[in-house]
Amino acid sequence: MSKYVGLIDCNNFYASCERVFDPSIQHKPVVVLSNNDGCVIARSSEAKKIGIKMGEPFFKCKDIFIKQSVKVFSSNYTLYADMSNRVMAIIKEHFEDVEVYSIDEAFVCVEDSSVERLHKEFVHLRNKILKWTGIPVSVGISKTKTLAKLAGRVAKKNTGVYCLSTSEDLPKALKDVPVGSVWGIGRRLEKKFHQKGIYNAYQLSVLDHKFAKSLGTVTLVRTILELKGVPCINLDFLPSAKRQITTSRAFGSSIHTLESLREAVSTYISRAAEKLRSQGSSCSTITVALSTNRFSQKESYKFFVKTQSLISSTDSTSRLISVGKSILESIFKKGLAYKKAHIFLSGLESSASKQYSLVDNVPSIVRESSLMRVLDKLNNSYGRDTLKYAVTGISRDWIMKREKKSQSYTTNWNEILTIQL
DNA sequence: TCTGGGGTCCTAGGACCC
DNA sequence: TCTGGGGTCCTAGGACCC
Repeated sequence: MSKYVGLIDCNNFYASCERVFDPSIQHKPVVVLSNNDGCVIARSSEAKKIGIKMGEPFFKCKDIFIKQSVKVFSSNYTLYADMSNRVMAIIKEHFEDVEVYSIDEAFVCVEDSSVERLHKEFVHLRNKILKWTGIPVSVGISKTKTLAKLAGRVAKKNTGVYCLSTSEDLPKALKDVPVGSVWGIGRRLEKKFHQKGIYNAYQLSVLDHKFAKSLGTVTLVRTILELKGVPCINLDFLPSAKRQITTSRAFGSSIHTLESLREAVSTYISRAAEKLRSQGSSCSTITVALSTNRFSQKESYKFFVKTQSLISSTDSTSRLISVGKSILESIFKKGLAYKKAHIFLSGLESSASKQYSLVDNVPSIVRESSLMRVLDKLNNSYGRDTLKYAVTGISRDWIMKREKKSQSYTTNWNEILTIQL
């Protein structure tokens, strides 16, 4: 018996989600845009074929979209998260050990000596996911996570399920993979490798460890070992609590006034605090940052940031908003066009084991925490912002642009799919 | 006019301790 | 020529991921 790692990866995930609810775009080019309809973050295979690049700004491809009748969507994260949960639930029914690696990927651990049986099992799973959710997936199987990723690449190009064995075929398979496509090799390292004459994954796999350490860090040495079939990156089955929480978002249009910034910053803090409570954490540090448009030709880019430590940790939206507001007032400068605000919560600890400080008003903290429980419960049942702080604004004219968003088909009764007979 | 957001891990270097 | 030595903790910044 020997262990294998399987990587189940949804194909063009966001574009595939949109297709599930609109069969008329099944074989047509589809793209999904980032927040504020900024740039392309997902493309169907047809869209890839006509040369639309990942990360390309929307305004630069508008013409080609019209010419090629590309169907364009704003991102609809509520829908994608729900579809992801459905796919992951099916995977978890099949395998005991599942690491949900991202919204569209999961690693599974399988113990089996027969590659043929594995292949058959994954083909069955793939068909089931497609039938039950409408989402096509690819599966890569090998001895390590890094190799499973490479196998997934091959799977996408042909049958959908591919097993990369670590036998004598491995060097040949690795030679076909550009070094920059290896999981863990980013742009910087790719450039360094090219300068040293290393172009493919095979060359990387036979690199001397000391030499590798001089180019990168210990993570690079792990990648090299993984390419040889030696597992160094463990599967993480129990997602641990996040150690920092970020909410940062560009505005639909620039903000000039402190009043509007107060609304935006308070709204972002509310979001961050919701994430904080959902994992049972409290934070002891809050950072607020503002930035102007970094692409502006007229104005130089400006970034203001300030961090404040709290006397004792908290998960209360109102406490965080009150600190956040005073930070905002201290970094705000008049006369600038702000394009983005960022909130970072750090110094996270479990709320259950929180240490109270001598100056804490315990009865008021207890009251506040029941208030937060009610707030979260209502918003979870009846939708985000059913109950919200007045300071987060009513009109919210800075809110992000999502002009081409599809309906929340699966999470909102008012937007459920309608079928005409 | 228009260019995403949210994470993790690792290392170097400073502060501080005995 | 010849600094004491050996630790831990924290933070900023770089690199990478989807």
